[in-house]
Amino acid sequence: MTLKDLAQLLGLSPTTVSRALNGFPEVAEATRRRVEAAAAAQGYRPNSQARRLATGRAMAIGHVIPLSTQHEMVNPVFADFIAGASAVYARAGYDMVLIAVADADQTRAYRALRAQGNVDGVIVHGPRAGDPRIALLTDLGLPFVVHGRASGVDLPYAHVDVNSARAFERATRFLLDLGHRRIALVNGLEEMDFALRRRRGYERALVERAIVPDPRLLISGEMTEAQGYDAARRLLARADPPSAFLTSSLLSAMGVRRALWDLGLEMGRDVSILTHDDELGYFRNGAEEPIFTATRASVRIAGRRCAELLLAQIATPGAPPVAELIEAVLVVGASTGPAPGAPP
Amino acid sequence: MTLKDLAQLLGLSPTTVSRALNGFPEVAEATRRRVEAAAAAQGYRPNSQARRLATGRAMAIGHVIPLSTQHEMVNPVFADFIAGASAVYARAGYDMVLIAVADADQTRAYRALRAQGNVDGVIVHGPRAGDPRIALLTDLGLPFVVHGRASGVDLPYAHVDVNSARAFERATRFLLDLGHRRIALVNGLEEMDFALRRRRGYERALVERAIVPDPRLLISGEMTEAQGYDAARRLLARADPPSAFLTSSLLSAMGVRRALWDLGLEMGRDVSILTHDDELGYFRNGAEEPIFTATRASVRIAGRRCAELLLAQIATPGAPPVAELIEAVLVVGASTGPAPGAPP
DNA sequence: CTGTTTTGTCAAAGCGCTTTGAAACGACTG
DNA sequence: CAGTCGTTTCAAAGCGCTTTGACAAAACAG
Repeated sequence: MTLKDLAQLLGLSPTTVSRALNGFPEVAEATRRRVEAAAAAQGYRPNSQARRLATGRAMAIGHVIPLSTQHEMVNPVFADFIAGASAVYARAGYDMVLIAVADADQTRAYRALRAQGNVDGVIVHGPRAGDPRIALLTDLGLPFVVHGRASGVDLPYAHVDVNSARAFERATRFLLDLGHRRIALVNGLEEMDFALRRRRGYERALVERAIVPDPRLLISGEMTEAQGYDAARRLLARADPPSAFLTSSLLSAMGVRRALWDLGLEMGRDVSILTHDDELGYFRNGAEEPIFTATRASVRIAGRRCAELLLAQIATPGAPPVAELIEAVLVVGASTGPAPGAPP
Repeated sequence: MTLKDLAQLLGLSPTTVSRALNGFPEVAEATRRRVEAAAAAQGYRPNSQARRLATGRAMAIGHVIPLSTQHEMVNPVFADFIAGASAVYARAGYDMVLIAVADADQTRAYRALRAQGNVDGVIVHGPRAGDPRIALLTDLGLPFVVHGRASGVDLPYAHVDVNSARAFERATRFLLDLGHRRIALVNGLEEMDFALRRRRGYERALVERAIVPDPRLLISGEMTEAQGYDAARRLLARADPPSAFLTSSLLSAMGVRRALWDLGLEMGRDVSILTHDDELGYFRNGAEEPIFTATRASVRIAGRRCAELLLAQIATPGAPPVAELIEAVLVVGASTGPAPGAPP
């Protein structure tokens, strides 16, 4: 069933049918109703390829997910981000196209996307410091929104990010206030911009209290349960072990917790844990009451906002890029307590 | 830069340029080289919408991910599945389109996909017993591959699944051989077909040894850390607690492990845990040596096979549907041991 | 009742590509 | 050297839609 068929069936021209279905004003109300009824009855759906070619709009948003060859892993927050974004796209009639690209091919991939015109815009995932993709996309004139930020990029660009530095600064202060002086940071890969920011926030809070950050308390790596476990085992075996751990993900926090158990230490009493929590749907930090004290910010909401910003940008090409910073909430759970031996 | 532009530039007709670039034989080798060089120099990329309209092929695969409104969560295995599938699509020049659809709209969504023609085929995720989508898609004539199976569907349909029943049967036998008699099953939501199959395998192994499955040892729910924890706390508080837990996911297993710690029980000695492991990239079961004894089958590989089967099906429309069963491997870790008090 | 506007409809062009059918050109055959 | 054939190229049609510009028909004004 094509537009032409439907038009013929109704004794109308394709023009009128098209206009009727697309809500143009210059079509008689009676005709519109007749057309709509026939379309529904016939189960008519405009062919999207044809429509796209005719309008010049792809009605699709690309998500380019970087696949590092070394650690070829799809970020686990991705699923939740997607869930947030897809609802927005669905409502606006956009498709969501996933494009997994090896790190080395990024530039080529974006150029191809632009030239082939199969997306109207892209979401940039996993930005790094000075990420070249921002300049590239700006140059290509392909609308984009970055999930996160890229330090050292001067150009203005649209992005949605959690205020990581602030969150980790507050988290560190919270631990300092509890009397902790040796606080370990179990961070993500510091190639990633968010990890850098988190570190900066952590260091800022320490310096503010005249504590020199100890590089031996800094761990950086893939945020897994094993990472947290290994880090904690290693650091707690030292002569001057940390009394608190600040971790970048719930998984890492769980790893630290396991290490504490192995060592017969009690979480929240002997050693404190404070983690960042992305509020992943399948991985909650306790139901009512949080298990871990955490800085909390929903990745799903970030996904939604990214999508909304991108669609707005596509709708209004001239507008200046919008940036949005999400403040994390510090929720107190059972994993933190006063540093052992600290004055009350 | 359009095909016409490029043709004009070369003093050739669009026809010839098109054929040269698409590898048709009736073009002189010298001309082809000339065209290819010019295309590369100009950075020419055929507009995908136009190509799609002309060829009638969408060059895209749809992944419809069901979003239950109650527990609106994207399955965490999804990210890994995608990673496996996307590599296949990329190599074949296909796009991957994600379509998140509320449960209620499934039928409408598939019909729309078909009528709009924006995908050449779909992967069906999260099949349930007697899943109506299989009949619907067969009826629509839209090529599809199911990730998993749907009990009670008679039609032949292409699918890739782990032999869950067999895996859980073997896992249960393994525990029985260690002397365990009360074995709890912490399963996924039993609306899902794979959960049903796992249960069947578990029950089969018990019955085989003349043990009547105790319904009080059956837990079914969202596979989270909290689920495992809650289930274990509840069951271990009983007068007749289980001596072993069989869980459907590493997350649940971790929850059970936490409960053991809370109760001062040692994993692998006082209580055993055996879990299924999807080998998610960001969530490994130990680096060299597995932490948990597990039935292991990679979701990523399932994703890859699904994609390959679907592309093959699209390439050869007449062919009968292919099914593929992946056998899980039973890897022995530190989480299992002889049942306490059992004869050696 | 004529002239002007508004309203509703349509034919035709165009989006950028593929593909069909025909034509031009040498090369080969008898 | 005419006739045939294989090779290479092209003009034109078509994919299914949107959109421009024109045109009747109806509504209004003078």
